[in-house]
Amino acid sequence: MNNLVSIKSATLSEDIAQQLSNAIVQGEIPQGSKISEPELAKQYGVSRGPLREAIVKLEGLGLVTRTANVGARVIQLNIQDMLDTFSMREALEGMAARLAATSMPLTEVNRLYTLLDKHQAYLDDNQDEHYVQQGGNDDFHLRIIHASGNAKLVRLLTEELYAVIRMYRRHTADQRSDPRQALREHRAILDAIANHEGDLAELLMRRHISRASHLLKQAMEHSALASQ
Amino acid sequence: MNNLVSIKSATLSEDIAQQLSNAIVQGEIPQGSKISEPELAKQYGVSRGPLREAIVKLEGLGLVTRTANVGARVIQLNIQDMLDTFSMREALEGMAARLAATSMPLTEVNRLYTLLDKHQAYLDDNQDEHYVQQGGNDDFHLRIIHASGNAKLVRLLTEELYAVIRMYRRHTADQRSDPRQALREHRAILDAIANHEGDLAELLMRRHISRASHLLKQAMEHSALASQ
DNA sequence: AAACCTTAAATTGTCGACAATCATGCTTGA
DNA sequence: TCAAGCATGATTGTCGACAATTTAAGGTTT
Repeated sequence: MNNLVSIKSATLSEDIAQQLSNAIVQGEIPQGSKISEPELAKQYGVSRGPLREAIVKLEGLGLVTRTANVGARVIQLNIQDMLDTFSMREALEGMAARLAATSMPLTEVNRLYTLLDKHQAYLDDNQDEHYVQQGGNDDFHLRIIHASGNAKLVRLLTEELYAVIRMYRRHTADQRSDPRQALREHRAILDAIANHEGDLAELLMRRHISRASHLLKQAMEHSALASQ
Repeated sequence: MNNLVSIKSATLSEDIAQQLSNAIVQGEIPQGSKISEPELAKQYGVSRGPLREAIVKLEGLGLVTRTANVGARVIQLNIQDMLDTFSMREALEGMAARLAATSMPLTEVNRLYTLLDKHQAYLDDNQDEHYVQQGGNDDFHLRIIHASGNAKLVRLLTEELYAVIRMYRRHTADQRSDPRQALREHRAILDAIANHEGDLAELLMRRHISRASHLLKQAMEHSALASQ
């Protein structure tokens, strides 16, 4: 029985992969839990074939680990893994910012300035509550990545790594972060890009992500996630 | 009928994925060609089930592209894609070198110096013929990546991206590269790592990969690959 | 009581068959 | 003659069943 709004896709396995991915990121399927093929197949109302295909895809996304003849388990977030992930983000999004500085069209630069103004207004109106921009078109980082013009980079960051990144973002919810500080950093990065200063844009992006990583680490150390 | 030495693995789909991956990288299955499930299933002597799983994995590796109800095609190498891939390599392996500069144990540093001496001796004995180090334990880049101590980075570079990188390496065969120059650059990178100079190690690694990318571009522009 | 072996249940891996979709060639009509 | 539509063949997507392996439980032995 399908308990989610099913976004009709071309193939069942794509649907299932999408829904499973969301369920894991949202924590509906708890970390470290076992993925039972018969159980999930019944739950989603499909046979084990497409379900297995979906699980293989999730393994590629790093959301589950599979061992032969045993099955799949949802990954377990931990500080070391988070630091590793964010080091990669730092390298990749730093490169994205560098590339964006030379390839972002002026129209997109202006659209992004408008977007940051919108974020600013949101913070003013909502007592600094963090702007929820997960995955949407309002996500500053995603816009930079796309502006890099590097198709491989886009795919890697927005399709393969993004699920895990979203998972970390969500499960710590940026409680300790200072949205106004983040916004200032975003503006500085965009300034560098607008001025075609690739080196600076990369440096600022790396510093920005490194700082976010540091805050997330502190948050995890003071939460249940620190138990592993 | 299995026409390759089958390295027995825990599961058929793993075997097939491995063999297919090699066949594509080696060019036995030509670029852009269609992957026929019935045909390959017969060829490898398995049913379509495990074969499909293998294809899904290859899609995750970026070796094939799949479209629903149509099938899978082997990717087609081209200059833009190569440049994109090497930009990512530059960012990621640069980070790996930076991390290795602080985490590589002295024993491994010494082993790598020995390895470079071995490469040097090989060049002396074989009139500068390029040392074949594809994927093996003698691959300098792989050793640096592993020394980064970042498990995510290792997995991404050595499992997910490496197949495509090997494909580019192979199909251009580094004809134009100067092995002695590359060796000098390797030595400079290792020096920086040995001195715990992360900034410098990253800079040198990025320059090294950027240079390789430039050479590969020239090689591709003067070969049949430029036709796309 | 603990460790080991045996056995049964459940889960994963694999297979062959059917349904749905796409590609091809032919017919038909203008 | 050419284009549109149809029919046919082939390929992919999905399913249910069987085989192989792992896990769990129970009984036996030391």
